[in-house]
Amino acid sequence: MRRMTADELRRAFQGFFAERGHTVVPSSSLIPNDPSLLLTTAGMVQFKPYMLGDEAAPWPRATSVQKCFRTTDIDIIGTTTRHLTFFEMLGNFSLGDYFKADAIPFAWDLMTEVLGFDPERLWVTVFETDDEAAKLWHEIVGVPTERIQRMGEEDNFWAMGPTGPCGPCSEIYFDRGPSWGAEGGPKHGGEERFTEVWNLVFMQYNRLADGSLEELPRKNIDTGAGLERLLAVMADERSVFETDVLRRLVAAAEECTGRTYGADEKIDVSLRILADHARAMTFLVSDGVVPSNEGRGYVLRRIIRRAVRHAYQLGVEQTVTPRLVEAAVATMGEAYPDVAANGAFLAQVLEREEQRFRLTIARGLDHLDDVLARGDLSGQDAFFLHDTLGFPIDLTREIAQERGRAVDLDGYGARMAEQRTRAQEARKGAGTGTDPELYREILEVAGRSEFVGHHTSTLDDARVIGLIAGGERVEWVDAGVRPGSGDGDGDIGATVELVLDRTPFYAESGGQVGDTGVIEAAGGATFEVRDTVQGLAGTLTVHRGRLSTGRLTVGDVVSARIDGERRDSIRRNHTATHLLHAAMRTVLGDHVKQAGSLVAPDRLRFDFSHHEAVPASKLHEIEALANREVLSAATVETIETSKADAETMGAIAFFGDKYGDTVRVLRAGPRSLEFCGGTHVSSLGEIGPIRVVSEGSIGANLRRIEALTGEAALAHIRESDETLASTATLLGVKASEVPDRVGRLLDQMKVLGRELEALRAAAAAGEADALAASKTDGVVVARLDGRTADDLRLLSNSVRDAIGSGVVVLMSQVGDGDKVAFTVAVSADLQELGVSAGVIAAGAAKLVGGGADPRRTDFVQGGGKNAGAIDGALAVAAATARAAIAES
RNA sequence: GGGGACGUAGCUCAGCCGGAAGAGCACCUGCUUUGCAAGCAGGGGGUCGAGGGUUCGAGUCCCUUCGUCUCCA
Repeated sequence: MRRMTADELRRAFQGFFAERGHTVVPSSSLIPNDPSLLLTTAGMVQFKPYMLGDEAAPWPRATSVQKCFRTTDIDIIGTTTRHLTFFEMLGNFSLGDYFKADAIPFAWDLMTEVLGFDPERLWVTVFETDDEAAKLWHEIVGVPTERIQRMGEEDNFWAMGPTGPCGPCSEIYFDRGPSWGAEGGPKHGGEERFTEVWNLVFMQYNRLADGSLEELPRKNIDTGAGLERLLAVMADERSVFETDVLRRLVAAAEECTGRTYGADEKIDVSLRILADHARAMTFLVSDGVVPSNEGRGYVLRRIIRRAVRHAYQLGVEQTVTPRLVEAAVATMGEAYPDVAANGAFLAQVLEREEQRFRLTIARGLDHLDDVLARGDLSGQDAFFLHDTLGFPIDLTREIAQERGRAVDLDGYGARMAEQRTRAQEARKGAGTGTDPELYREILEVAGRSEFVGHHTSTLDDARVIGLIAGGERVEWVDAGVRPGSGDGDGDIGATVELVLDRTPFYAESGGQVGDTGVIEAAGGATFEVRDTVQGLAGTLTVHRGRLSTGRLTVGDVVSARIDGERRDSIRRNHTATHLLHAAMRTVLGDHVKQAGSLVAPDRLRFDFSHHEAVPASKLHEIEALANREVLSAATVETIETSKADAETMGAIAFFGDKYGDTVRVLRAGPRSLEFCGGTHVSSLGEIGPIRVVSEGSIGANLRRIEALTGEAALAHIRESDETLASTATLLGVKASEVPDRVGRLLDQMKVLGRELEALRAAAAAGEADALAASKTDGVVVARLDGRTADDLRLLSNSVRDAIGSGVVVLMSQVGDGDKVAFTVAVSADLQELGVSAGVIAAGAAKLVGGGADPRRTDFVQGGGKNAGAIDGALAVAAATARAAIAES
């Protein structure tokens, strides 16, 4: 066995397959093109469209070293010898070219001849019914039958989902020797002793909905071998963490934490986690992921927080991410120049997230202190700390233990499980839409639909190749007949999906909304297209709408016409989006990346990664820059080229978009060069004014701007003008003087308010004296219409103070309506004798149709909504008060 | 996509059963002091995130919405 470094192994591997006719394909991004995947989890991800037959393979055989990311084993990382979140996968792929008879010897020759594995120590597994593979291993390669074991579906059968392509696997295992565990081969022996070093997937079947398997016409080979595992085995190291790349990262972790690797298993686990996560976070950010609370951003955040948590638990106070990134860049930068080029930015993003998390820890600690002071921790407490405050359960546990408190971990687990099922339930309900199988059937019969709408808005000779109504494929639809049922009960509004062989309609993609318009047949059928969407990742254009008249049959020749004005507005907004994006990158920096966009006819919305609010001045700069490009009226250029060429041109690409072997690249002015399949204006001048109308946050590190173009922008400007003009007219000043004037008015109001308050107080004092003088039988009663509840409260307190002993009842009609406010105040001496303001108020409150708090004895304020009853109510209150005083 | 928590003075936050918006720090003025977070007296500063609703009355209860934090998928 040869000992190699990571760089040597990558080169040796790719060289071997290049010699055997494989095209060396660079690693694709960790962010897959495939919207059904969160992250790139295997080497075959970028080849999936070719293997599924959705796209023609550009090469019959390929090889790659693919960066991969898996979170399924995240909890055991650091505790095993071979699990990693981020790793590299070596693979060779046959895209309908060679099959088992070549793939098996390739694998064997590579292992034994290039990598120097001892053939005597290699074991092979095959799927239990795969006689063909077993035979090849034995007869062609010469593996003795006792070292070929058959495994069941769980281990040796690969499938992507419940239906679709699948097939048996075959794996090569290396026997690390008796010191690593029990004899018996991979099937029966020790797991650590027999280590998987190679996995071959023979993609030969298509599983149908009924569970049956049919042979694929074009069979594929997908192989994979984990680079780090291979290195560890070849060097006879205990674990992947002892290989050259990871050992250097562990060293960085030692440096950060001041601990030594190998002294204490618990600390070693933390150091391994730091080493693994260092690479993981570095590569995620490098591929454009930004910490957030959903999707990939959340995966990244978890990685960062786990790493920081371990550093924290080892007592590290200062931030560790910058040093970890530095080490990851140093060890991986040569193989991945992108990472090397952006090191400083990566460190910045990660350190910010680390600081944020350290704040979270501090907040959580405060709360935890409070709870621990009271006693043991319930499951609810622990869950609250984790779920709401983001405080890790491990820290909770550790700190509770230090203080001799117990934590109800079962209760915590139960709540976690509840939350999990709740989320899963919610997700189930979300999936709606047409069964992709229907699209697949149309695609198989009629082929893909061609978009011709870049330069034309009408097409006279399109052909209907598919119709879907009522959730199934149909041969015809008729405006008078309910789809599928044949009865004419008038359910004409039902949505029908229509697929054409060629179409000018743009299907929603890359944020640009779908076109609307009309599709007509010579026989008088009129189909109103309300939306256009992609089917099967863009291979089909699906027109959604309703048939308002006539009848359409598959095969009909029709004319298709989009709503041209609407499309023109969309064009303006789409090109403007590119200009704004470029302007933002110029003004704010290259870290600004598109994170989502909406290009509609009436507005455009653009989400981008950025860590802080964009100040108004920068926003103006961005707007000005974009508008300057418009004024240049430069021609918008579309270049069709290969993906590789586009990348060398420096075009910016985004995930979520579909890029085939040829891509469209759009040049809009000197700054903007982006991959884009959307529709655009031909000259920047067509856009008209661009006006940014809002900027705001949509989550951590994610911001959104909204803008208008053309006439909508003008209308928006006009509206602001009019608001200002009418304000200026009201104030009787020029528009430019409005802020000054309003400022002065506010100051004046403040002064007036104070004066008014003082005057009122003085008047109230005089009034209070007058009212006090009117006391009869210890009671002051007055009706003071127009006073607010506050006025009455202040006044009644003054009167009570003035009379010394007695009861004060004040009532008023508030404003000019039926509303009533009143107060009852009782002096302290009478309260002690049992006179209660609440009791006195109760009868009066009832009369005026309101209420008051009956529990208070000193002072009550209340109200009602029957002003007509004020006099009566006052009389009742006065009588009650006199009676109460008399009784006391 | 589904949950949870929080938005009150410049900052950190309190505000119980619905009944007069508060504290500490910071700021301003004056006095007293000139040794490390100085003291004392006084003062300014609030659309209680926004909008609806319930109520005689809402910072407090209900709904909607915006923002921040956070968990799950």
